[in-house]
Amino acid sequence: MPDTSIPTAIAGTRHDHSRCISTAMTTARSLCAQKGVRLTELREQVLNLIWQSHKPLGAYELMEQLARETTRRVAPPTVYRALEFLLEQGLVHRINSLNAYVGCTHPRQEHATNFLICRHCGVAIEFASVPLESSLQASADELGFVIEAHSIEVVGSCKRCTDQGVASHEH
Amino acid sequence: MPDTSIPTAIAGTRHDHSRCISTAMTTARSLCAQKGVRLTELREQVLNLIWQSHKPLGAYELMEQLARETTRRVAPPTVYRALEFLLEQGLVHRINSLNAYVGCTHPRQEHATNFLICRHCGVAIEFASVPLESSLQASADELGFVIEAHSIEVVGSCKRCTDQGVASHEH
DNA sequence: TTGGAAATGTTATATAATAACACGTTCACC
DNA sequence: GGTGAACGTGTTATTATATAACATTTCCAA
Repeated sequence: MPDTSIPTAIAGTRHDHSRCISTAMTTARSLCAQKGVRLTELREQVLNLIWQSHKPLGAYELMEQLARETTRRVAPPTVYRALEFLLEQGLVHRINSLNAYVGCTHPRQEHATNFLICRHCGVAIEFASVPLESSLQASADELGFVIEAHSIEVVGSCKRCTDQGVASHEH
Repeated sequence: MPDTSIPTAIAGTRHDHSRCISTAMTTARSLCAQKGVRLTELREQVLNLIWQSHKPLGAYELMEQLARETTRRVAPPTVYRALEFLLEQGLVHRINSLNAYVGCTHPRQEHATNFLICRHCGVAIEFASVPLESSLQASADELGFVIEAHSIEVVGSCKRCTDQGVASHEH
């Protein structure tokens, strides 16, 4: 049985998050340089803000934080255009069920959008799994469906929240 | 290897759709009776409109069609409340990537939300797969994540559109 | 038959995203 | 170095999606 985890799935575990941020930013810069696309100051600022945590961030929250940070006024198209760029480059993902955006943990690999989303702490954990992809492909094949892209959004309780008993304090 | 298809996955294939509609309505009525919840005229109308096709329908389109059909004015909360009810009863699903709603093809079974969505004709094909669910569960287990719900949205080209060569006429 | 819960109506507003056009910056090419 | 076309950003307005809050009606059990 193949290893289905990705080594970088550290969201939802205790870790030095400043390293996540710096790694993400460095990777983004070199990736953009490689592709010959421009990671402008604005785009870098937006990416950096998104990477402040592993919790998906809404476009309007992002907008507010950006305005606060830069003093200049920021209108929706400003953030949406930056997000569009970052999505195209595979540097961020959109979480459809939350209308929110989160940094991609392994932008160098071709991959789909698979997330475990904790209902308690809000963290979105990106994951990959070979058997998962194969069974998805098998289902599609059976129905003659040609896959172009897919997104999996799983909602539940992450290890930390479960261990801390957050999940049981519900009403 | 287990059979991973569901017998009712006929969206995207040639079929007598009026039977889909009548089956869905009959099942809904008996299911609601069984559960002791009220499938009111409005809710039934909304469900019926959603079932006019296998293409997910937006809330505002639904609202317009409902207004046309009933002559009385219909405001957003009217449809959203009906949708909320139908979602709770498992009679419809929400397609997050489209902000749209589609009838559930097997509301009697406990199940997740898995869809193949054709980019060309718009049809959403609900499917289920045991191996898919197990590998998803395995991924979650590895990370200590407790699953409560999930949704899988696959975008691509359905068999009919692929066969008709629609997919190759793109620019 | 009546009173309370559930459903629906109504008005206003919140939240998310895009269209359209103006202005500025960058960079390859002359 | 100049220049213009492509790209990026600013700005205003609008569209699309969804919900809050409260009024009114309907249903059904006691």
